[in-house]
Amino acid sequence: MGKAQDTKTHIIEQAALVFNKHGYERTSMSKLTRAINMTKGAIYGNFKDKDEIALSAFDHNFSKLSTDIAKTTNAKEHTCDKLVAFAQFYLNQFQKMSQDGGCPILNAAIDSDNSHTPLKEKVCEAIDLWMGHVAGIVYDGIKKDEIHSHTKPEQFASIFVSLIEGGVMLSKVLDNPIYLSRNVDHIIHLVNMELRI
Amino acid sequence: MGKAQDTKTHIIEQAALVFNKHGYERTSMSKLTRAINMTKGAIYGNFKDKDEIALSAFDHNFSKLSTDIAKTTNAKEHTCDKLVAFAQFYLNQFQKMSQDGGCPILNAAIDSDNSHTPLKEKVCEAIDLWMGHVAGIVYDGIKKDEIHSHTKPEQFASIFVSLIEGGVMLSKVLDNPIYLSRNVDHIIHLVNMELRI
DNA sequence: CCCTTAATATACCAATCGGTATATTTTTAA
DNA sequence: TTAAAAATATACCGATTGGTATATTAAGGG
Repeated sequence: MGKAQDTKTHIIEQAALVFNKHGYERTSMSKLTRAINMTKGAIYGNFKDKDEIALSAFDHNFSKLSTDIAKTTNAKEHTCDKLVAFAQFYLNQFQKMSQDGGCPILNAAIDSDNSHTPLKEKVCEAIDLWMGHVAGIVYDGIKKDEIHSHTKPEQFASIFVSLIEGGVMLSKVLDNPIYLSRNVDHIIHLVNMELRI
Repeated sequence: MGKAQDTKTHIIEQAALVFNKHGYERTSMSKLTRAINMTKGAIYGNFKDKDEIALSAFDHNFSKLSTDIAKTTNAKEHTCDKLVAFAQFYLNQFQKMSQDGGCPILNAAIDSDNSHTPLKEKVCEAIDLWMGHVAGIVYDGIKKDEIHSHTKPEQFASIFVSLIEGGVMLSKVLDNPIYLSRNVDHIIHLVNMELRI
């Protein structure tokens, strides 16, 4: 029970970093052995193949992100504050996320698209959950009379997610947090000027 | 003079498609020979190495995109109409772009980040040009009294590009143009409600 | 403490990688 | 028409790929 599970966890955590930084193809098994400081025997004793590691790594990255975001939004009472905190979470985490290779959802989305179907399915589920979370907050806000009833939750969710993912991409590639910051400012502007009652 | 240049062009055009669909690592030289229906001798007689092909392929994709966008914006007189046409261009081209593997800039940005430095530099230049183009239209609009002077061109450009790239990503991965459509609607809303005098 | 079993390390596999040297074909100029 | 040159095809290179079979080590129960 003890030793193997620890190893498995260790492999996933290290692999999640490497896969997010370099993508699926650029992450070779031998690179992975160096990164986690273990041999192939340990890896293939715990995972069927490279795909299973990559899938587990994505699950790990996404569930970590989901948990942190849920913690952030749950800390706020007002639905508009939840949305603002959600957006600011990405800004606060940007430096660390940038060091770790960027947003795992965006990276996996582009990496798996036109290529890695099992991972792509996971990415689709993750994005659905993500946008559903944002839209859900808006629906909730409308019901609680905190958000104008004419607001379209799905439209807002699409804009919200795009501004964040687009901002992360711009800021990551151009190595300047200003773009994400500008986008988050716009989200806050939208929330306070168009959504909030 | 004739034959070799034709071959070179042919290689770049086919390679540009394959690289955009599958990324750098997933595009092996042998895959490329099959895709362009030529042998390694023809390829390596015209290009130094795989990197040079990938770089030329990105240049090809980006210059094609730039030309088409410039044509679209130049067809409009009013700066606000230029911005709207720019955004709608992506919506109009979405189906074809999706078939061809998604937005070359976004794909190359994620593919090269943390990995392929020479390509990453090209991507940075492309994004700078892209955002500069949008911001330039806004500056122009302010000067011509078509856009409110309180508008911040760089902020708008960041939002504009993020909404488009984010929308393309969502619509491509989830295989539904609605997300890009919603984002373009928001851009048009912004232009008409906040920018246009 | 020993023996069984689980966990990890080592050594190796065919296939494929990017790239090159050379042979062959095609084009061009005289 | 033919010889030189340019362009393309073929055959091969060492290195690395994902994966496996086996050897070795570590852990746990009697």
